[in-house]
Amino acid sequence: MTSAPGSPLTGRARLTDVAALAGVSVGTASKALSGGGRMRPETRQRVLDAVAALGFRPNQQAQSLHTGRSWTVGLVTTDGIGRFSTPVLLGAEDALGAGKISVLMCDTRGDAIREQHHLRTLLDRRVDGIIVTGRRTDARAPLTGVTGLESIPVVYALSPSTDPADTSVVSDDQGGARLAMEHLLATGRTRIAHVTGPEHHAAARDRARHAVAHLQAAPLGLSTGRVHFGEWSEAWGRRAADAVLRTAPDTDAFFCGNDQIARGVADTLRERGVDVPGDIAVVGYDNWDTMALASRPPLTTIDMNLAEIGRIAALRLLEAIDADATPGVHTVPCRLVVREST
Amino acid sequence: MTSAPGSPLTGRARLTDVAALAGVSVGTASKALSGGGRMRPETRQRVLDAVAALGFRPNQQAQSLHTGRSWTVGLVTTDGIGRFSTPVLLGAEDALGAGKISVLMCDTRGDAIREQHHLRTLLDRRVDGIIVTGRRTDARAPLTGVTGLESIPVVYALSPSTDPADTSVVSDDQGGARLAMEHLLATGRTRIAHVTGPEHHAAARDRARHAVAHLQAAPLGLSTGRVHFGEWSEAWGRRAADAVLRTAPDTDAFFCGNDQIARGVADTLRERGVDVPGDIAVVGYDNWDTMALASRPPLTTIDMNLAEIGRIAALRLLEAIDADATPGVHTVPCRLVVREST
DNA sequence: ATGAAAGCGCTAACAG
DNA sequence: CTGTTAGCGCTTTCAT
Repeated sequence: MTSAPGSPLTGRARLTDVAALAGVSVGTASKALSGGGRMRPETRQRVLDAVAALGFRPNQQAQSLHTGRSWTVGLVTTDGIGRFSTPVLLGAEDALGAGKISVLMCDTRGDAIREQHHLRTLLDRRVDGIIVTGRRTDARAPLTGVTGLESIPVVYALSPSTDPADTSVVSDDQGGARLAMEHLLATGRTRIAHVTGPEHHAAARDRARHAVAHLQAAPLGLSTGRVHFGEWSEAWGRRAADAVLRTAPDTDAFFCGNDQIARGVADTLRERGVDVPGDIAVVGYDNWDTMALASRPPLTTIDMNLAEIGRIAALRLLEAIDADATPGVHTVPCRLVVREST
Repeated sequence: MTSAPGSPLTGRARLTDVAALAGVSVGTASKALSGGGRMRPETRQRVLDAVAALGFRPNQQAQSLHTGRSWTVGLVTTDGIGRFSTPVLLGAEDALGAGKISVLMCDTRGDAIREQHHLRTLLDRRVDGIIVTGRRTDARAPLTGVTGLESIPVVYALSPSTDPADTSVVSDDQGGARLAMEHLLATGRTRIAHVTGPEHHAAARDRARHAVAHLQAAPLGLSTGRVHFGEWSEAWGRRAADAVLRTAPDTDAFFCGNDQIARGVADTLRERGVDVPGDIAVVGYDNWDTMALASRPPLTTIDMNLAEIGRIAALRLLEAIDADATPGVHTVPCRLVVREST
């Protein structure tokens, strides 16, 4: 018996097999598949029939070797895959998948050595581009230290690059703070306190700065006269709420740096018998559903549209791959999600 | 001037360039790199020097085309990447990365069409194997519907395959329930209530069944005489705690199906002035830090070692790729994390 | 010990 | 319109 079609290596049909079955040469079979070039319709049909009969699918590696495009991008997460990077990652994967591009996942766990290692692997695999994302909004140093990096496009998502010549896609912290403040002011609050995370986090600093700036335009000031920096935790929210009520008992709203803090604040208020939102309104940040929805009452909060950040980063990367890069920092607007805490 | 080394396609040095610089043929250069075969040490050194000088790195695609191995595996998540799949994914990525294997991420969003599409892409890329993971512990139908799948190994992580001939790596729900019960019994509790998620979730059913079985061996029964199935939410935990205290006021411990429920229970107890763990102990499940630590008091809970599940799935896959598969369901033990709620 | 040559599966330029 | 040919970058016999 003659040997069955199928490579000795993969067991799958090759273009040679298709060509043989269709009674044409590989060259013709190839052209029939790539769609271009003129050829007799019935010949093309014979090839397509053979393809169907054999369940042929082109070997991506062979194609790439020839065309120089791997249809693959690297997704490098700098400090673990968590609550923030996951939606970004999914948004990116979604946008790329539509473009027939696959995603190589690399988690560096915040380790420089690991990062170098992963970058080298990605370049060895001839990825068409790289998306870098981290959990913080603080700017990070651009990728370096691996030869070949210069020749492929890189887009930074969520954590922008410190180099303005790079392409970064970030959340609009200013807009987020503004949405929160406008909402509180619109619902008649004027004695607003701000409780947030550590001052050394850009997210905390930026949101605070913009919140204050927006108040001053009213013109108003923070009810306690200052920003309460602390931790991104419920425990800090609880403690801070106590402190705020002691300092400024007439506070009528809390704008919190994240949903955990907001939930802590809400808990303290409830336990003190303060009605939320009747007496005091609470606004969080992140729209982390498990937090925002489990809170009593459920939290009004700011959604950073993380998936959209990932999606846009992917689109920018595709642009940079196919045409030209659009350097600079691209900002994705936030969304106010109103629930029962305001 | 002569043309600089580097392919017109990638701009990176090729083995040809290395060979030229070292004054040897490509064949020799290749052998020098693959390490094997005898050859004059100084020749090998000349090649290595050239490699260093040019910053040469082999083109992975070309290598794969020849060897038939892509050094790539597909990681298919069936219903979003979330709290459960992330650690599994990281554990797998870690184990695979050590073996010079990269991970292609595919999220199907629970959509069969998307799954088919992703599987086809993975096969086109000649992945060496596939890991399938989902957020539920319920068994899932094995991958099908794509030709070529038969020829590569697949390992199911967290959500086992319904086909016992497949290789699955799952959490030891029985052991988890046992750990919780033993701990409660050891600390002198005898009137234990069980509040958990929806009965149509295997995780809820299994943990409940094993908890009851373990109690019966004591011999004891549940304080309320039945399992309280509901939702995986804090709100359900709060409601259920009320119901339990009404039915069986002498209950001295709650074993909860997850940390959210446990936190809800703890909240209700605290608000009713019940001392935890003085009067009633609470044990959760999942060791979801943001929940378990934010709870008052912090929760004693069961950790499923998800990263370990991912790691083992990866190791099993590597085995199946390099040698033979070890079909069947592999169980990863849980870990009791004691905190202040018991 | 080294080089020449064939080929992995596919594409693209060029003949016929 | 179709077949032949020459690679993509690398590995691996097989001569030398």
